[in-house]
Amino acid sequence: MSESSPAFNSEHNHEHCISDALQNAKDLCKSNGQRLTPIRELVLRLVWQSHKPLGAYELLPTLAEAGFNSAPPTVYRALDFLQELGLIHRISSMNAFIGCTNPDNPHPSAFMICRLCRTAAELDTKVLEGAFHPTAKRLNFSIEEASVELLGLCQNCQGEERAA
Amino acid sequence: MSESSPAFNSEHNHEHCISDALQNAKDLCKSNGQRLTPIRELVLRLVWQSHKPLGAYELLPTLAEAGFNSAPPTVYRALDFLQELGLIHRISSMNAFIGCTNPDNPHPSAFMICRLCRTAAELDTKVLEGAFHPTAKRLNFSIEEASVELLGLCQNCQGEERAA
DNA sequence: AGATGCACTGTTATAATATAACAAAAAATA
DNA sequence: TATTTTTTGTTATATTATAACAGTGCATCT
Repeated sequence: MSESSPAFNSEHNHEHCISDALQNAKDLCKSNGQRLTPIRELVLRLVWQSHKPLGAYELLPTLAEAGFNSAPPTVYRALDFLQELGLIHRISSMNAFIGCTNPDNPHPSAFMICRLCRTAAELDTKVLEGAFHPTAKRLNFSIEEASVELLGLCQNCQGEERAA
Repeated sequence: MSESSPAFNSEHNHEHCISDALQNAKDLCKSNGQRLTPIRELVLRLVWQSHKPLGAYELLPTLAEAGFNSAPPTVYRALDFLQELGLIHRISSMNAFIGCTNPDNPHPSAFMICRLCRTAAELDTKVLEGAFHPTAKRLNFSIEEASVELLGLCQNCQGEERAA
């Protein structure tokens, strides 16, 4: 799934992505003895609805509409919770969050992000891990979290830029 | 240099690192027709003096002591300038900046950062680039900037944590 | 059921990071 | 020197994130 990169393919059934993600989240919470409360579920849904990373403050109005409290701590708590479970990733170069396509097992956060349309596609990280593990081993550095952010132009937007 | 990772080796001559970096910066500016003004030079020196990434606001007091204006825009301008020249990197997961060990040719920003002592060691990125280029090619994504941030424990601090 | 503890949410305030906008000064160039 | 461009000073404000504590509801035990 990360290998086919639906993010850059507008044809895919996105509702299906979202419902998968929600089911996944429910299972994960159940097996961890944790609760996917309404706020958390809504935040997860909102983050997943977009293939573009969303900032915390972008979520607040929608939370308000849905009748929830919509102060920053509310959304940050939900985001932290989801991140700890591996259901979303934080794109730190954008101060934004995006759904994780493979939350079942922990893995580095790795994305290609289009500078123009802001679409972000998660990468398969097997190869990447292979790339930095030798150096880590040589330096005796134990990696706990990894984040790879590649900024550039997606296929569609390369055309856009030529046009402009 | 990045391969020998002086950052994790307290024995190296750091004054030498700094003066090298400054000379490098002067040369680079000269050949680009740009000016390494006193503020910029001081900011570069300060960033280089630390093997730990420094936040913009950490630099302000020192700028004030040195008699410069010390409002945020001043330091951010200098940091932006240095970053565009490739003399420093921004560690976005920490909102902080660190000197670049190989500013002569542009390259991805890639660091191992110790969670305890905050020391950051720049990685050689040849291998890393090799790791993500195939995927980029397959998706027809043109990479413009890349950033790799590995958080974990350096050799020294693995001992510290066992002790604590 | 009632008491107790714990996780979650509400709320207010504020911290930390970064930029907009325009005025003044200094440097480069004509 | 006059003109233009770059750099810096200054004030204000935007954006992102967290601290701290009060309230609420769910879970468990007796």
